[in-house]
Amino acid sequence: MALRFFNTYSRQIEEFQPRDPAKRKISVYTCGPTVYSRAHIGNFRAYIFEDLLQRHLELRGYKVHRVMNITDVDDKTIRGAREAKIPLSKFTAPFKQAFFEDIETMRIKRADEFPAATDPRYVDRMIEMIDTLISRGLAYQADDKSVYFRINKFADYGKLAHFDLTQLQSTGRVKHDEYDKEHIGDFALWKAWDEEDGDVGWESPWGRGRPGWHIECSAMATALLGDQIDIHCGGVDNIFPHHEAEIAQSEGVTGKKFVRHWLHCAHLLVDGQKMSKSLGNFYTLPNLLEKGYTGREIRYALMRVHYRAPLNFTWKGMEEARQALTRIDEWLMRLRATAAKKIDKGKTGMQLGTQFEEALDDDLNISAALGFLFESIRETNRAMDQNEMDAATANAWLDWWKRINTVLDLEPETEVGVPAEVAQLAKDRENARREKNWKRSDQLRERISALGWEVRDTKDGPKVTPRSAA
RNA sequence: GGCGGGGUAGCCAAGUGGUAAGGUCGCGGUCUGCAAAACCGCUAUUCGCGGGUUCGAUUCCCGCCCCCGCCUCCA
Repeated sequence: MALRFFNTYSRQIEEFQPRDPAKRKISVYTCGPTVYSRAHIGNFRAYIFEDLLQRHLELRGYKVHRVMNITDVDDKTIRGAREAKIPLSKFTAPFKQAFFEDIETMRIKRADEFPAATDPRYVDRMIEMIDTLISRGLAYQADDKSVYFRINKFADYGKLAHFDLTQLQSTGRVKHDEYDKEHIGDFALWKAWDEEDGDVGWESPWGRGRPGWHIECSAMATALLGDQIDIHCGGVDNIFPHHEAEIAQSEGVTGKKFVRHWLHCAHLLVDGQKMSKSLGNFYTLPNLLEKGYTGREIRYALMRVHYRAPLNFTWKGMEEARQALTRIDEWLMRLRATAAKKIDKGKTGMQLGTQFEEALDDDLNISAALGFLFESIRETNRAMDQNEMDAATANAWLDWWKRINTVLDLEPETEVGVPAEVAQLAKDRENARREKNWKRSDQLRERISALGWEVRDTKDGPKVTPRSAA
């Protein structure tokens, strides 16, 4: 079965058809963070979804060229810089750095490029695009000196969100300079400088000002990926107006279809509501790390639910993620031990199956994919329990895991060595057990546990492992 | 009001026109000195509600209900 995704534009599952199927090189543009504060895990749900998408495309042999923009100039960053009384770039720098730290902690692959909105190359490109839009009658400068996109001149405006322009209502969320615009839906391409902008601004044919949010993505996407992009992603809240505007701007300039496949992920909820800065119901990555959760646990927790379904964040969910990962870890340790034993009798040729990849082909059905993984784990554990797994088969499963783990990236952190103190206690305990001194043995196990380690008696002797932080 | 997404066990969550994957939690068992891990068994006569089509619907159709989101700078 072919690779297929739900396309927001058509609202249908469609077979993935890149521009250039023969070369298998595809372009992906993903909307990145606005660096005015630390991103919260709701933001990262989108980035993890995009990471899963990229890794699966790569597993299927595509060479992905991915761009993620960094919005480092907008109302919020300007306000933050002004309040902190520091230059804009100085204000945004630590948030950029925090963002890169966070994606690394969650094992999110870095995009090939992270263009910044304030990069002069892209500001020039934005000005150039706006100029073209004006010359085509698709944009105009209003009395307030800002330049707006004239949505009535772009026939397809509203097609992505499936909005009827006459039905647009103002939610009052954003203050409008409605009096200057021809249509309430016209959006800013270039915002004229005002006093609140301080020293933030660029010279343009329309006077000093700064780019609107939407034009930055159109400029960077077309500059780095060309006139047509294979896949463009973001959160559902970007569908309108942001991505709608991107289509209007990009197609208004190039005259070509901007994006072949639009993919949007649903929100992360907290207590049944969208996690957002404005509601104050958000957690950052450091918040979760402080609670003792690791990056991969958070990665798993955010990844395990299908990207188009809302995901409710709960601590119980974090615990479930931890337990599920422990199950995978134990399985890998057993497989490695079996592979090392060089047993050559037993069941060979167990069915490894391709259901994992096939599930992901189906609009990234991660739940079905993980279901198959866990079924495989039970099946292979059973074989190992019955000593029916030979080394070759164990290695085949390890190779299989290696393959699917290029997508999941859930391998445990490299094991830390057992501290000498713990090792000594384990040794003492083993001696006590030989003497059948169960009381002392249990006491020593308690002490080992208090130090954060767990000792288990297996057929091959005691195994000391780190106790998962509870 | 318009446009989407979702509603399946205590919790999370796949799925199919033919009778419900998987994870987690709980209970019982095997193993173990005891544990742990693993394995085995149990845990939804039922898939938001009401109709309809059908031999048969959770799955298709119609009508409702509930939750979440977007409706002009939120991933």
